Amino acid sequence: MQPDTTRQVLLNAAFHEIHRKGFQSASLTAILGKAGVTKGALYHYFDSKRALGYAVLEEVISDHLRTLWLDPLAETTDDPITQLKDCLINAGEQLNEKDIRLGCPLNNLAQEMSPIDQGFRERTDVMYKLWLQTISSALQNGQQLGKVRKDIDPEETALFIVATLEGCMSMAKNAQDKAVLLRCGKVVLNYLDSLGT
Amino acid sequence: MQPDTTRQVLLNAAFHEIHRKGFQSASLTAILGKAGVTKGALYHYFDSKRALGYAVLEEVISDHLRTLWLDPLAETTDDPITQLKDCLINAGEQLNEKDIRLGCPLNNLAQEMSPIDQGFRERTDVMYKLWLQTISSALQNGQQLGKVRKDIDPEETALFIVATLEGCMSMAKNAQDKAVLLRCGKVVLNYLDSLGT
DNA sequence: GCAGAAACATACCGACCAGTATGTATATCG
DNA sequence: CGATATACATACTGGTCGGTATGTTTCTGC
Repeated sequence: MQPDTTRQVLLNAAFHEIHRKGFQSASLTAILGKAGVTKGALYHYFDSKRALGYAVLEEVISDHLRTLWLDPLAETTDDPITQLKDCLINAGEQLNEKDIRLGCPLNNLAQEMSPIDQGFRERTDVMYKLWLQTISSALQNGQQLGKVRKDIDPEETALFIVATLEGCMSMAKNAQDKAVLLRCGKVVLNYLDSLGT
Repeated sequence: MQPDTTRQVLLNAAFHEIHRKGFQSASLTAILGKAGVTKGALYHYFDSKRALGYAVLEEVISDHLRTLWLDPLAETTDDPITQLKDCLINAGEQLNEKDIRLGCPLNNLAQEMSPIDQGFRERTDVMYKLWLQTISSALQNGQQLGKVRKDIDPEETALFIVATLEGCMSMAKNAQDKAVLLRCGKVVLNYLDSLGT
């Protein structure tokens, strides 16, 4: 097995186990079993369980965020509201029932770890700030294009949008019902429309 | 010490420890230390750690929800929108910086446990349904009073409102900054106003 | 082709965990 | 006043945890 492959297999296994159980309750033994390697391999690539968790955030989850939100929103467009709505719809379509039950990986980790581990908090914070900034820029761009209401504060609105998205995911996760996500998302889409001119 | 007192002391200690660390990572030893009793007392009143967690949900957290949201919204009024806004403002004022860092106890437990324990999920589900129903009723009442727009679906809107509230708490928790909650809450207040006629 | 490093596997460790078994003091009740 | 139940305290157990120490094999560079 190629060295990079083993590291990647470990990261993926860790991501799934952490997504399922949370970081603190994620068992290294379970991760190793899922990855099909032993403890020697893990501690060859990562200094500690915490370091593994950081890597999952910085490499796996960060990629998800980029693919679903940052990259699409970075593309130039003449209609940012539609762009945002497309992002939302697309992100929703990617999720199956299991994903709903497990919730947003970023939010899960942020909620669990930010109060008790500074390293996690700093890393989730960076990712949220990127997310907020990207949406804020899109809204600002929309204002300059005359497609977004000028009486809204882009930063504040971006914060509200992300909060609402995470909230929708939370409600759907607890209800274990994708229909809840869709109903919630529908209201979000209406709200996004209300930002247009 | 009175028997009921010991049980209550245990519940309070468990609530705080669970709020801090999450249920799975909450240590019974830590709870016992905080409560100032021993394991014998705990297992005299509760069958297991899980039963203790259920009791925290049903007795401690449930009380918080009632006090902050259910009871105030159950009072008859001629202006449900203002009633909702007052609830939100009041709930926000109750929170100090530490509460922000630790997040909403109900949401924390729901997020952590609902995917992995049916008993927790059923209990958090009941509480969310109560919350949603109460807000929905208030909106419906407002529609009959002619104070709330008739073109909105009360149930859907209630879902969106609760999702947004939990989302705001999540964002503020991760940012560890009450200012984030206030900025987010401001947009929520605007949204609530937009529901009025 | 040989030395050393990289890439793992295996076996083991102390700490902590939820849970239990047993002891004991106090209150209740006939 | 004696018996039984309540309300705890203390001591202990098996299991799991993250982490480490020590192999062993494969690859790489000279």
